Amino acid sequence: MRLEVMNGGKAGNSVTTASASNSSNISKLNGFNNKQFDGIKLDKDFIANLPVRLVEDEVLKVIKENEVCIIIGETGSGKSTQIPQICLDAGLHKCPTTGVEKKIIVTQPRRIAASALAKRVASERNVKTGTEVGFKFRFENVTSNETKLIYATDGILLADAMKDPFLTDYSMVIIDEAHERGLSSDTLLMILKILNRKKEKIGNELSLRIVIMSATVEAEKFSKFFNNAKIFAIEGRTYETKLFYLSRPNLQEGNMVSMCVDCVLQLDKEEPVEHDFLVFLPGFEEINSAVKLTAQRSKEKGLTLIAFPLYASLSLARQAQIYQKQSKLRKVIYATNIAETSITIPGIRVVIDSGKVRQKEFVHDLKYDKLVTVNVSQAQAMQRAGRAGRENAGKCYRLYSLEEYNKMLKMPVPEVLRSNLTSVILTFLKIGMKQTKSMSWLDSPSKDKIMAAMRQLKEYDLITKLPDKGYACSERGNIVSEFPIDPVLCLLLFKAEKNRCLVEAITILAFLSSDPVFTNDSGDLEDKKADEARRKFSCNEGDLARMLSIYSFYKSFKKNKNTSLKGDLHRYGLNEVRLGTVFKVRKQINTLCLNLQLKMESCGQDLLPLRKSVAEAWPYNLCLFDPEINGYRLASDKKTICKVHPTSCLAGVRAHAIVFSSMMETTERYAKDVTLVDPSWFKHIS
DNA sequence: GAGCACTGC
Repeated sequence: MRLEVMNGGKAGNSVTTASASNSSNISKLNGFNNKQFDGIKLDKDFIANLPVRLVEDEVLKVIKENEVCIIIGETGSGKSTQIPQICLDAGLHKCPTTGVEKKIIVTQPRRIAASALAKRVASERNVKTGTEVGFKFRFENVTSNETKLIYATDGILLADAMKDPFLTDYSMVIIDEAHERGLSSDTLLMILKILNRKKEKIGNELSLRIVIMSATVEAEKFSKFFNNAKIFAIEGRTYETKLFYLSRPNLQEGNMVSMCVDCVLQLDKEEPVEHDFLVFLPGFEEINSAVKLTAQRSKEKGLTLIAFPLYASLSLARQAQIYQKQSKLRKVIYATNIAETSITIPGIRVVIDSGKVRQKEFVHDLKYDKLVTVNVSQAQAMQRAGRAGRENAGKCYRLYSLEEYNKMLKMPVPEVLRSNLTSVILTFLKIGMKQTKSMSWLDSPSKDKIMAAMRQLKEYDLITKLPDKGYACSERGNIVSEFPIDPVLCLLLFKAEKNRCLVEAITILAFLSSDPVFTNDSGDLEDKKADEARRKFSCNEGDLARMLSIYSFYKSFKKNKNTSLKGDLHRYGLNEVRLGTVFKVRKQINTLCLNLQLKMESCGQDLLPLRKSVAEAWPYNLCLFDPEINGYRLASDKKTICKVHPTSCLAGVRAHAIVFSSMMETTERYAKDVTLVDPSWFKHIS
């Protein structure tokens, strides 16, 4: 056991301490929420003394004189709240050439940041949110005709760009948190670069200012991408976090949970009881066993520890527990990377970092996602460390050595290198690009990956070859790209309309493009309850049919206002928030279908037309049962084998032929959201 | 027999 070396530096040079502060090479990847602002006084002095306000004139000069610029601002510099205001006050919401009033848009990777920043800025300016300053994301639009400054998610601006690639509504676009390298912010930057190039050609100079706000490490890359754009750095105000490392590399890979718990128990002896702990683990399974183990050990030793799990699929009630005040108990929260940026927990003074994260990787040749556990990047490790107290000095215990830290990637692998590219490429063809060759990427995926995506788009008739050179969206591709859905999944709409079951297909697509609706609360009891719930809605025709029955259940409860919807959903193991989202997504897809004047027909209780539509829409997802392996083989590629996911209605059924909506590799390769089909519907696939 | 986190036209 190596944990004794972490005893606050007493073990001499076996302990390495470093400071995670100031102008270190990595800044914190900040995500705001309302709670974080609670402790910050909203007075004029505070704002006037923000680092960015001290260099206000210089910032403005750089922005005014450069069509594109990159601003590096560490946490606490006030860049996200102040720079947009500085621009607004300088009249940069007006078109520089014509003087026409336009808008400034600031994009954020997360909704919670977009709304919190808008509210904060509105209150600094003494205006109501939604008037001069507003925010916008899917299902929420708090802006009006008078709004000049919009905080939006990057997905919103991307959607705008697809309708109007010249972004004529805006005089200025600020891409915040660009270093996070999300799929939509990368895509946006690529579009902005094309736009910038096109503008030069037509001589419409300076019609759109572009500001990229990023952490230091990625600034050079953005600068080069935009033709050596000017970089402007603003100092931040950061607090000290003491870092502790293991003295030797950790070689016991399977021991992550017990190491974390041991660390908690040891630090419990050293830290004042009011200092809460936050432990980062890669996923659900590790978190549940850590919570159990902590409770068990705490009971054995008579300690005053109380452990909570925190991950996204936890019910709202369980998530809320972490905020309960514990006067005489120490809170220990075991969390996924949801606690890195999305959720801020007050009172945390000690962070324990396993150094691992679970993430999706796309397998391009077989076109499915794989869930893998990997080392965090140095930037993520710093972000995790920074969660130990915002105003007080915190401590972070890293369950890896400094050598291991130094070997970690500086930044996480950009999402574009880990994702299915069909959607991104379709976006580019939609805005009028003709060749993938001429796309310039911040980090280019390999040619193979691009070709694989192009092949799939051709396979499903979403793109067509142009007579001269290159490709364009097909008629279908044009329609599909207007839906907020994976292009291949979206094809179900066309088949369903033909087979007169569009109403059902819309519901199914709403489920398929939302998070799973079954709650995932930890504990044996809850696990049994979730299984029971899944059985209750189980359908012989498969999981898509189950979605329809869950949907009608939800609708009937929603109608009947006398019953307590929340309690009932919980009783049936359903997550009310996620089901609510499905409802909203359904409505959105429905509206789009109505606009396209598709025939809105229902097949009622007979699901045969729907199953046929599924078979016609995704013929490449046909799997046939092979008794020899007690599993399935992909009909279009017989060497690819998979199992039906255990949460499926058809798990263990040994159905002869199924079609999946998605495939995912975790411990094994699983077909998910499967539908029972008849192989005779697929004569063309042997 | 099993579930990283975000985001959208």
